[in-house]
Amino acid sequence: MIKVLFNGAELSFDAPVTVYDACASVAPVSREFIAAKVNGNVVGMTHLIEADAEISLLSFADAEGAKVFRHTASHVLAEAVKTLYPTAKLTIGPAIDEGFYYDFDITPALTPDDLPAIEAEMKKIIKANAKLERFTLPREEAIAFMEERDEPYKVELIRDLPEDAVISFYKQGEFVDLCAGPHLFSTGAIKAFKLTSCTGAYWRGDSTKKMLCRVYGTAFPNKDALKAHLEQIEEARKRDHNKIGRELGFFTTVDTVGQGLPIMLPKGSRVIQLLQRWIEDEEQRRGYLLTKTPLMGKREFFKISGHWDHYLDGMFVIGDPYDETKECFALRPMTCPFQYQVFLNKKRSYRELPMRLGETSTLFRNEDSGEMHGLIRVRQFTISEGHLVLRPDQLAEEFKGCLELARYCLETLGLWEDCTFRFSQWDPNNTSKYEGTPEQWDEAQAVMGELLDDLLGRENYTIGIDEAAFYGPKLDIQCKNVFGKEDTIVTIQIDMLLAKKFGMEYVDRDNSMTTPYIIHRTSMGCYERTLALLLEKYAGALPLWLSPNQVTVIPVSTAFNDYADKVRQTLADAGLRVEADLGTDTMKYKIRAAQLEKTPYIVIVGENEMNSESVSVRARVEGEGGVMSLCDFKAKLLSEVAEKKR
RNA sequence: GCUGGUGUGGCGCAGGGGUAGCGCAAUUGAUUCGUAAUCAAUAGGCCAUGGGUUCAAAUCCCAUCACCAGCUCCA
Repeated sequence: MIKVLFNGAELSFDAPVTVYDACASVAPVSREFIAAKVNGNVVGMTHLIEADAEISLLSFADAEGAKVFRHTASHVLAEAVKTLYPTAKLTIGPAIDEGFYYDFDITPALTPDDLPAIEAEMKKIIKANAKLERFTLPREEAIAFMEERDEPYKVELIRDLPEDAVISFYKQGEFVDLCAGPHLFSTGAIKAFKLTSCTGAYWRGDSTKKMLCRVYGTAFPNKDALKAHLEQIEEARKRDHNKIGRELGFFTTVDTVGQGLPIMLPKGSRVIQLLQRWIEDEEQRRGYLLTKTPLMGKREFFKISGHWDHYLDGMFVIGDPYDETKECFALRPMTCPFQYQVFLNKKRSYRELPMRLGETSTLFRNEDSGEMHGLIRVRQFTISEGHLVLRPDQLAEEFKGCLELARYCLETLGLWEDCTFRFSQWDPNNTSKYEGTPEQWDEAQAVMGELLDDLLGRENYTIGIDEAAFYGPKLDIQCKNVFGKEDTIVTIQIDMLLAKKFGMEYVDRDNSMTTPYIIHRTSMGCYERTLALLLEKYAGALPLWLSPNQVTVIPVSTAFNDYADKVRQTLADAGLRVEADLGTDTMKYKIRAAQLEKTPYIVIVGENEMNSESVSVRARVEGEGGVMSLCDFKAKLLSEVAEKKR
């Protein structure tokens, strides 16, 4: 007797029963349900229930259901490619957040031009509506089966499965693929799909292994949903900082200057200046001491810090790094060893701690040529850097302070809601990348883990193995960009190794020399990256307090240029960033131009305004405009700027 | 670094072995206007750079550089 719990009903069966039949015994199963959860495991509708179970059904609206749906779509893609290119070798093809992909070993590599033909073949397969049938084979038979089909990658995958693993295959028509499943009942359910791109991807994500050809696609149960999704991607593309940042004149790049070296135009420079002044003042308020340290140092200096052993590939070296008889320098990729010299300047007492050092620090990192992206990944960047030198008993309180500062900064910018946390740890199986002993790492990670559990709660952060800095574990605050890709915006790190390397000590209460803890942290991250994320968040229409130009004054005709200029001067004298368009173009044209620039406030002045010392305000945000006295308008702007209103 | 794609006036594009084109922007006139585009004229390009093939290359081939998507790596 098998007991099945479904939708609150308790069913019982004499013999094993499929999920579908079990559910259908209660009521007809709606076609929207495409998979099920049995005792917490996602399975297909034809899964055989052989023991007591609790069932819930999954539709495309469930993330797990969508994964099943798109995974089947990836099998359809694989069948289509095998049909059109019989010599292509299958590898893997999972569902991902917004779609699916499949990696093929195929020569020559597929290009975007090949996708329409593959899509056409996929349509045939979907129309044929073949059932997906699961079967299993013992290990050796499974290997022989895939060897016979000349699928070496599949053979490799099977060999790497644990001894006790069930090796399952899915068959649709003539196409068979090694796959854990689950899948849709048949291919016909895939009513709408699109292949979106094809690119290279390393076998098993390992850059020493062969580069395969990855085809990305997405699939939906109906055409409208697909259309909506593609339109949403189009919209996101319009917010891409790399597009609007250039169009709106925030930054540019120049071939002859070099990769990853953006030129900040006046608007971008202004925003970064505003951010920098804000952060420096805020840090001063929070007890930070300002430092200014060299942008480069000698080879021997970086040998002490460990950068020479662990980070040389990432550094710009001036001189021959291997000729020990000649002087050799490197541009700094990190601020730590330089800022430590401030502490080392004289003998320190425990009374001086915590010592909070802050610096607007420009760094240079020799990223591989393919890594650069707009303002997100560059080779020279400036961060709100800081190091806190601490007694052990101060660690928790100061770590909390760093997190609070980061939160204040990101909340003010409006980015906090897009952030997630990652506890970045070392990889105990890859110790050569890191300084220090397993004991030191265990201690640092234990201390940090406790802090994070306490401050964030274990459920609110993920763990990233092999994501640590070479000298210690990190809390990385990850911010999603407009395409949903994550990048680190703020990092808070605990370092117990570099302090020792540089011989940092303080005289403790009991007169003993003690090595301090150090927190590395940024308060707002890198200015270039933050600007990029802000441009995307606000689609170029930055909040008033960060707008490079806050007001554009437009006279209805040149007869009112004098008054327009007076308005401009009044606002400028109050510290506002304001332009007056006194040219001879028509008013409508000027308004249009100011709107394209995403100016927060457009002020129109004519005879009425001149006579009453007022302004007609057209605001970017609806409902904020109208006619008001010049004095009131000025006060309104100043208060909005002070509030850092979004 | 790897795979693929793309480089034509400031921007967006068309063209394509034999006088380099369009729209927007710019400049100069005219226009003086009340909340999303006034009219006209003018100017602006070694078709990314360097090699080749050819009687002839922006166009075909090779290399380099830059940009884009993704992989790998990272803030």
